[in-house]
Amino acid sequence: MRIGELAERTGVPPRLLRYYEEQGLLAPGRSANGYRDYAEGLVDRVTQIRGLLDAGVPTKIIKQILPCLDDPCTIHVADATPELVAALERHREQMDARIRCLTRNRDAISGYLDAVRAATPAAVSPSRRPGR
DNA sequence: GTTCTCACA
DNA sequence: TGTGAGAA
Repeated sequence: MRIGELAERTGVPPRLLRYYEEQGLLAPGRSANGYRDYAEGLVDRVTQIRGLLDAGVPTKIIKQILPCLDDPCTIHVADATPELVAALERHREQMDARIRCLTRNRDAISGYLDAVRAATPAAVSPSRRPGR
């Protein structure tokens, strides 16, 4: 499939798909006209890349762990370099920190919402109000 | 529509 | 990490 279709199916803009390729995350083939030609399986791969990126994992690390995930659920312990392991451990700590931060703020917001509801019983959520 | 590159936030 | 612009 061409870049537009992959973009549509993954929700990732064509611009980003080219960017991921530049970063070594994707390696689509080429058609005779020079257009990129993406294999079917790349839809899942792009989704996986997005998930990692959203988690804050840098492309440099993703590039290293993607081959390990290539064949679904086949973890290659062999080619895990000490550097990669160290990088992943550092990053897991960063993710923990983010989770703690998000948890704190979610709980703070919950507390605020509870206080608001307790103080203003009359105000109900818009979704429960009858329409006209 | 797609391709590329360069500059920039 | 991701975008904008220009040109083919």
